[in-house]
Amino acid sequence: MESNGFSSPRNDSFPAGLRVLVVDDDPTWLKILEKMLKKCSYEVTTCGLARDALNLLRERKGGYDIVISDVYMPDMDGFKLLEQVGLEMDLPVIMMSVDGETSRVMKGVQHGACDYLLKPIRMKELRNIWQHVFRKKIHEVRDIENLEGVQNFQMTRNGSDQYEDGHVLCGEDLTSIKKRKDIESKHDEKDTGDYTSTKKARVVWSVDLHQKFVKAVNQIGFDTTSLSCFDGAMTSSVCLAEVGPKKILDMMNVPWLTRENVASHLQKYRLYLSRLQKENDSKNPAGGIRQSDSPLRDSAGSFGSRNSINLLPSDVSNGSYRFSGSSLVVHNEDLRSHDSDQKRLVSTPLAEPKRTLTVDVPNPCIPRSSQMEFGHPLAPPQSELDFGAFDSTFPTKYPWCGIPEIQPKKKHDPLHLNGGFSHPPLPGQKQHTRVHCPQPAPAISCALSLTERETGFPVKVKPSYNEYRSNANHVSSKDSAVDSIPFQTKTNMANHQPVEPISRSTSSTDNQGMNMNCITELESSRKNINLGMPLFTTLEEDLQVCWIPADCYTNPGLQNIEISELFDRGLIKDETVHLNDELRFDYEFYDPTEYSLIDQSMFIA
DNA sequence: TCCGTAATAT
DNA sequence: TATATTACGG
Repeated sequence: MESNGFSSPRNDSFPAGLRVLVVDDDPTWLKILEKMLKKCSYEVTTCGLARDALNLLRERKGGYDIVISDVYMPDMDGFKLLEQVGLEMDLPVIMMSVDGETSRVMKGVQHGACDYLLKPIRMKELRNIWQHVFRKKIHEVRDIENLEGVQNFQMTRNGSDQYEDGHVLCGEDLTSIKKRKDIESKHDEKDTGDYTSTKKARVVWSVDLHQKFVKAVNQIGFDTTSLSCFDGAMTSSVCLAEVGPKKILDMMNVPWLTRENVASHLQKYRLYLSRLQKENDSKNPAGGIRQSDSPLRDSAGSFGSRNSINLLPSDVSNGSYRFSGSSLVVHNEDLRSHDSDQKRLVSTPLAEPKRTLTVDVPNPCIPRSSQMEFGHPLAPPQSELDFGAFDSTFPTKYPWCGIPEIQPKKKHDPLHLNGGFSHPPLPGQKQHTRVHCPQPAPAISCALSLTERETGFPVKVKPSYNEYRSNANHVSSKDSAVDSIPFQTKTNMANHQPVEPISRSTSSTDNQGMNMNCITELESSRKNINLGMPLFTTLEEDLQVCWIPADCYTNPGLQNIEISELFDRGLIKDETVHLNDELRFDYEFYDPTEYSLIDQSMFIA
C-alpha cells in the first residue's frame, strides 16, 4: 500500500512491517516491548536514550512510522522528545508511563502524543498502534486537499510534491494527490458520502484574476480590432466578439486555469456587460457617458469602474456581497460544509467590492447612526482582509467613489479611531492601507463609471455622491465615530446567526438582521450610492492560489460582525492592519491617478 | 475534432 | 450565487 506512505516492502500486509522506534531508559522494558512489537510483525528499533532516539530519527527521516516513548527518562524528558519529534518529523508518538495520573496523560496529549499507554502495556494495545499511523496519513492527505498540510506532507513523504509557480498545489499535483486519496479511501467514500476527492477545485475570480482576464480581453480586442475602445459599449462588444475563452486563457497565462473556467467567466462577463449596456441605454439614452482619464496602463488590468451599486432585491435577501480579493482562492468543493451558508467560499479580501451599505434611514432596526458596511464572506484566517477603504462621507479622494483624476495624488487622511488605526502611509513606503479615515470631503459627483478607456466597456453614469450625502448626513452625522468608520472587516450579513469567534474577533449577535432591513430601506428609497474600492491593476504577486481548509468553510468567522461593533468593542486594533503581509498593498497603489477601479458590480451580479 | 456558448447542474 | 459541466451547433 504505497498510498499509506510506508516504505516497507511488506506494505501489502500492512500493518506488518510498521517501523516502530521504542524509547525507554529501562532496558527491561525495552526488551519486553521489542518482543511484543515483533510479535505484532512490526519492525522494531529500540533506544535507551531519548537523545539517541532523536538522533536516529533525524538521521533516518522517514525511517520510522511511529515512536513509542517512555515519559520519564534521565537524559531527556519524554515530553521534550515528543515535542521535538512533533516539530521535526511529525511522526505519531505514543507516550507510555507507569504514571497514569490524569495531568500527566493530559500533558502528553497536549504535547501531541497520539496515545498514552500505561505500563504494563498489553499486547492488544501494541497491536493497534498502527491505527495512529494510518490515521495520521489520512489526515495528512486531507490536509493536502485543504492545501494546508502541504508542507507536512512533503516532509513525511519524501518531498516530491512541488508547488507550482509559487502557488500551492494546483493542476497535476493536486489531481495526483487526489488520485492517491481516491485509491486509499474509496471505501470510506461510500461510507461517509465523502466523494470530495473527485471534485474539481473551484476557481474564485479574484480581482487580480479578473484583471488578468480583462487585460487579456483587451489585448485580444486590440489585436483583433483596430477600433478604439473609447467610445463605450459599442466598442466593447466588438472587442468581446473577437475574443473567446481559449484566446483569453492563452493570454492570461495562468497555468492552472482551464478554458472552461475562462469560458464560464466570460459568460458572466458578457452578461455583465450587456446588463451595463442596458442600464446605460435606459438611463442615458443620450449617451451620457463619462470616461475616466486615468492612464491606460492602469486600466489594462481592470475594467469598469462603475461605482454605484444597486442593491438588487436578491442581493438584499442575501445581505452579503461576496467578493474575491486580490488573491485567488481555489477551494475544493468537496470540503465544503454541508451547510449551505458556508458554502460560500471565500477568498481573500483585499478589497471587496461587494459590500452592503446601511444608511440610517428611519428604521427601528438601526440602533445607531448610519453605518457603512461591507458585506464580507468568510475569509480564511490567514488571509485577513484588507479593508477597503471606505468612508461613509464619501470623500472624493477615494478612487472608487469619485473620478480618480479629481483628486490627483492626494493622500488619505489617517483615521484615528480607537487610536489604533492605520496612519497614512508615507508615499513610497510600504504600508498597509486597509483603513482610511477620510475627512469630510467636498461634495463632488461620484458619477463615475467605467474608466477603461481602452477596453471600451460600457460606461455608466451614476451620480450619487451628493445624493447620498444629503441623504445620509442628516441621519447619521450624529455619531461621527461610527459614521466615519471607513473600512470593514469580514462582515457578512447574510447569515443571521451567531458568529463564531475567529482569530482576533469575537462574535456578535445583537445586531442581527438590521443590515438587511437597512439595505432594503436603502434600496427602497432608491438611493444610488456609490461605493467603491480602490483596486489595483496588475499586482501579479497578489495573485495567489490558496486552499481554504474545510474548517474555514464552516467557520463563519467575522461574518455578521459589524464594523461599528468591532470598534465599539475595541476589537479592531492596530494589528488588524498587519494581518496578512502577503495581501497588503503598497500605499502608492492607491494613487487614484494611477490605478483604475474594478467594477464591483461584476462581482455582484 | 475543436471551439464557443447556451443550458443546466452543483 | 457563482462556477462547473454538459450539450450542441458551427
